[in-house]
Amino acid sequence: MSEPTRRERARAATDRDIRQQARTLLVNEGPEAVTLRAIARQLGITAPALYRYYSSREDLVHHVRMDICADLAEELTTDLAGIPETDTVTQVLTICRGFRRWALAHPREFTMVFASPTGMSGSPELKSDPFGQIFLSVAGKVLMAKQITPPSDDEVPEVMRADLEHFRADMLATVAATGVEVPDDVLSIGTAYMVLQFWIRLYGQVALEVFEHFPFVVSNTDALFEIMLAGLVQEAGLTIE
Amino acid sequence: MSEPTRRERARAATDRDIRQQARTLLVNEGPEAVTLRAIARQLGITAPALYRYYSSREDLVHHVRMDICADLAEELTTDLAGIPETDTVTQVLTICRGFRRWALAHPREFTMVFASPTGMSGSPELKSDPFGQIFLSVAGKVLMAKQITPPSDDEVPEVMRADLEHFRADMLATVAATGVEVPDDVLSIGTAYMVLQFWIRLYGQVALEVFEHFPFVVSNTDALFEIMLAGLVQEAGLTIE
DNA sequence: ACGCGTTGGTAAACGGTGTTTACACCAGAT
DNA sequence: ATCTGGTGTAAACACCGTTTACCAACGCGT
Repeated sequence: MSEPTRRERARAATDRDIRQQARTLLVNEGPEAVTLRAIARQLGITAPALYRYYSSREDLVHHVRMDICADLAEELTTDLAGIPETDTVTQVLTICRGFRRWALAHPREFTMVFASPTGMSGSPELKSDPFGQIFLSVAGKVLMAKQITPPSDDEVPEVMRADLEHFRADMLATVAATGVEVPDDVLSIGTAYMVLQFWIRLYGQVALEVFEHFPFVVSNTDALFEIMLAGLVQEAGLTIE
Repeated sequence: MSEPTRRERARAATDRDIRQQARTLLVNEGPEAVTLRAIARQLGITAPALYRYYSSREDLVHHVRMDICADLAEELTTDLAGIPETDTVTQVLTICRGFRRWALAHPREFTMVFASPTGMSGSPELKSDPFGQIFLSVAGKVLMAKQITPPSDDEVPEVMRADLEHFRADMLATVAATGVEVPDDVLSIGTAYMVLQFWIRLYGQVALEVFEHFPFVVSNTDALFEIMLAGLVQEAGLTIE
């Protein structure tokens, strides 16, 4: 089973050390402190050695972003494990609350992943998306269950239809890639539209909280978030069938 | 009238040159390119000279942020000038559309102002807020007119009441500071709550667009934005009285 | 008109950064 | 035992923010 040689294992180990050390610096001292020399210093090596693992600093932080997303996905997944599979509404709420909780607990990681203009001069074509996979797989799996009454397909605006078809296909493909059987009739266009609406408002409110860009001081942000969630489930018609 | 001496005028001129050159670098080459040496180089001076104007690089970018906000406010104000004062709904929509248009046209300025964790290690106490003043004054002025039927005060959740009272007071004070007469009964708590809802969803959707963090490729973002706006005015009960 | 202090600028230097190049070294395969 | 490739180092380059010391010119009071 131990296919990897000793060298490969050692390489993988220091590789993990590098990324984890980068994250430690990010969390404790901010994004400007995650520098190649500082990372190498903490690891007891020299900066150029890092180029045996990553082609540039930007390449490193890109992989760190991936790690962050993986952690977030894992946390959401374990959150989800405590919810009965029949209670789809609670599962959705759990994901939303979990995302917010994670973002507030890890503001710098959140900023690095969700407030970076990655597509500005990055890769506009392929979705090597950091977080997209999370939402696709987690939300997709949950919404496979037909225990909710999503907005009917007639309610989704025509202009969005084509995009949502693609989105639906992506979600199904992602879920299928995890080995789960996928009937073809689940996950309607209306459901995909609902997911989009959830994501837009969830992202907006959480980003607003993390960046503290409310137009005034909100003392009870928890309540405001729950109000938003309640409005969201009502607007989406998210009730148990 | 020319109270400022010749020295003061010269100083003010180069000061403007510095900030404008910083913005040019930001727009053309990204935030990491706005460096003291580069700015000085473009201005034909040396880097330490900039310390006669700003105490540090961070101090400079802080002022640049202010400038950006001022420009945004000016653009929104001129947008508003073309709308009859009686048509409050159109004024609101104009602000929302103008904000989005500006953000998409100036993604790097938007990022610098609206996606920076300013409060992370910055000033948590005083609202020397860059953008807050805009929203307070512009939205405040518009909503002074009682030509809309905002949500009744009974509809706003109790937990938000206290915060919204402060918000309302802030808006009134800001508008009053511009010299306008303010009757005490305008700008209800319900209106303040409506402004908050608008800001949350407007910010979220625009940030999502600028950062390209939609879970899938949205081909017609304009339509999606208009759909959001329509839902917003309906939800807020924003109709002409 | 003369000094003189303030002001805006420079040159040099320090420590830090990403990155490249050339070189050592040691493990593992031949 | 020798070759070879992967892992690390040292030195160097160019750039960065920032500080210090110095300089020159401007504006002002006498």
